[in-house]
Amino acid sequence: MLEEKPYHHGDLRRGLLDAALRVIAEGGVAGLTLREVARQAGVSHNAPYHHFADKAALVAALVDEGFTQFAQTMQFAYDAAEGSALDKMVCIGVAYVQFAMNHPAQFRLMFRPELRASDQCLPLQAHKTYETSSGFDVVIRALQAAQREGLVAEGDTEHLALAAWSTVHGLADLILDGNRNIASTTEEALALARVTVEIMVQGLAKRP
Amino acid sequence: MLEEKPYHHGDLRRGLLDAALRVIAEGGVAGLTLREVARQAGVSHNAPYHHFADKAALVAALVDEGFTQFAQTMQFAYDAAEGSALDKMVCIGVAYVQFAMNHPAQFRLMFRPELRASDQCLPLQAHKTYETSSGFDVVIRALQAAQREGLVAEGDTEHLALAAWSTVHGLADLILDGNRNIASTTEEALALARVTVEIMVQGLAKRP
DNA sequence: ATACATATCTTGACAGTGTCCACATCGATG
DNA sequence: CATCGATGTGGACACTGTCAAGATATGTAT
Repeated sequence: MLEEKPYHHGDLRRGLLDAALRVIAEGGVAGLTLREVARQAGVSHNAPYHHFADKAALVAALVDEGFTQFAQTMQFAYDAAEGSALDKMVCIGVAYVQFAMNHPAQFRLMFRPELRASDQCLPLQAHKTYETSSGFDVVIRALQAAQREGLVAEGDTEHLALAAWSTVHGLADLILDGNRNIASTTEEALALARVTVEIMVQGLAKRP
Repeated sequence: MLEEKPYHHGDLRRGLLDAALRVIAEGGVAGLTLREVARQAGVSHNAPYHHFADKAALVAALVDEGFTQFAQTMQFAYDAAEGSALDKMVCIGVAYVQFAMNHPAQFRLMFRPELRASDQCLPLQAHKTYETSSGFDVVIRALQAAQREGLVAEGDTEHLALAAWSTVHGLADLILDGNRNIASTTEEALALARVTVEIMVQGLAKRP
């Protein structure tokens, strides 16, 4: 059953999303073009408009998928981590950077507000704000657990979580968008992430 | 001497750079358009090409200016800081975030590689890589001073500096690009920066 | 099954963009 | 003053996002 290029694509929405990720992977976020996405998906330049209101809506869908995958990754890392609550903090921190390395296209999109400036991107309302998306919740819960175990001083958990978040987010951003000579391989990036996160967690830890 | 709109602008290069910053401030990085910049500067859509090879070159010039201002800001903050080497670390960390709040357009540009993808952006070669630009050097020197005073454990200074850099960079990025509800005013942002940086510096500090 | 309604895809058009080209104008230098 | 290079203008091209109108396939009601 060779692909006879039927008039109807089957699941063009999915095809467009995948094509968009491919385009970003090849040409970067700047090279993301609706027409190029349509070309890669093998349809006319206007077909996407039957699945997305505009370019921003397509991006919004990718961002939405990204945040969902991201939350799952963080939750999985937290569940799989062993050791003390602080050890778990280190693990989810490294998982954050690893997600950025494994899904650079989604990661870049997720934190680029100028690309998702469409008012009608409904799926994003589910996240309300990105910082309070469930990925952030995992950090909050990990910190609360550490506080319960007496490993982290009581205090504004939101502030502590923001500090931890900032550290891994900044590192991921610098590695991805800053020049590549910070870390040229994923292994190198993860090693840096571990060192960096351990310092931050040390800062969060309660003094004896 | 009312502006008679002479044929020659006087310093169009400067005018274009200022216009570009204005455009970004109004419409964000995505709204930065060569033609709009020319319009704001009051010249034809092609005049910029006599001062910049292409759009990326204009952005590169802005980035270059940004890194220069940034390095000065960091150096000044370091020199003006009082107290121990750790106190100075906190000060330059807050200064980092403050720079991002005061110069959001430049800051966004500085860490957006897709916008400066011009091969012939010569002025950037002076910085070689952004991480080793003199702004980063200030962090390195501050850490070395802290190590000399015995406040920070000996070790790979580059790694420690990257951790500190990541934290403030991530925070600035989240505040600027992530939704504004993290911090709605500059004062709020600086307060968050202080809390966050103190945690990171605590992590860098040597245990007794 | 036949006819209609709907979802999907296509072609064509328009304004706006970055960039190249040829031409116009100014300022300095012989 | 004549000339030349630097600076600015207008027009053109391919490309983009988006809208409008028409074509085709799928599903549903009779």
